[in-house]
Amino acid sequence: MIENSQQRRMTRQRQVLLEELCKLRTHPTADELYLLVKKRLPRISMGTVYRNLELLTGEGKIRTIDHGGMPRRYDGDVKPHLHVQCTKCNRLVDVMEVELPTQLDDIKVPGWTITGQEVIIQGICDQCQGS
Amino acid sequence: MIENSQQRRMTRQRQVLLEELCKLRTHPTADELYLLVKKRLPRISMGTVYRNLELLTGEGKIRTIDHGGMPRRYDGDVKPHLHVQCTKCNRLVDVMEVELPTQLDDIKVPGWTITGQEVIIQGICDQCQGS
DNA sequence: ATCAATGCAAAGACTTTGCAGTTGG
DNA sequence: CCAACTGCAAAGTCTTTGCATTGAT
Repeated sequence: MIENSQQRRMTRQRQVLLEELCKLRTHPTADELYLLVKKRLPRISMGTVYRNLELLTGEGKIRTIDHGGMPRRYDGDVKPHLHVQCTKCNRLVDVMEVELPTQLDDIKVPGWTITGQEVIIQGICDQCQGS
Repeated sequence: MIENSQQRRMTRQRQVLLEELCKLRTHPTADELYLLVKKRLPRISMGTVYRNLELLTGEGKIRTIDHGGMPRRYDGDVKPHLHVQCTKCNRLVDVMEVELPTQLDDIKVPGWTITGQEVIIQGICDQCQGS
């Protein structure tokens, strides 16, 4: 858990991490991102990657996608949109052509404050169709 | 990974696990379920719990809910329904009053075979409102 | 009898954390 | 300057797996 701090610093690591993630239209795992950022900052550590991913998510600058198939994925696009995930290979892909069902915005639960939603459509991707 | 077997045996462990899960209207973790089943079968192991939860999910007898907040949860109710999850305490609750948006059934992705969907509404639960 | 399934314990995958040293504002 | 941040390595948490044994059919 990262505590709320008033004074936040834009370190080179944080900067580069954010840049690299936003550059992608895929949804890398922490590890994939680590390898990517490592090319520019060879001494960066996994700890820093995880800490910054959590922090940036908290600030609303990126999105953490918690989903099936263990390793978390991250998304540089915070605009609400749908994801499809392959139940065979766990590939996670944007679906920009389809709108998020508006019905979801209207959902109310007594006693709860609704803040968002996570919708993951499941299926078999084109590459896994044959197997 | 559990391979597809033609010859499946209904062991006491499998039986009791399924019974206990279906008895609940909550969504226990593997560990919570383990403790529960242990009361009736004191020698059961976590390995068996995990293996059976995966197997029963594959058979469509239960549902595995992969969601934010690490430990997986399991649901004895396989009828499609919505879940709300508290982003503070990770509590996961059914929302039976609200229908799953029908728009989700119509979603098509070129090249993919859609098999299902996972919708988790996020919010702050009644118990966490104050903090 | 046969082979799927179990218990156990060890290994694995992913993530978090403590700490001493750095560094951005 | 000094608290936020880092790298490193160790610890944690959850899940999977190998293997000898057991048990359902």
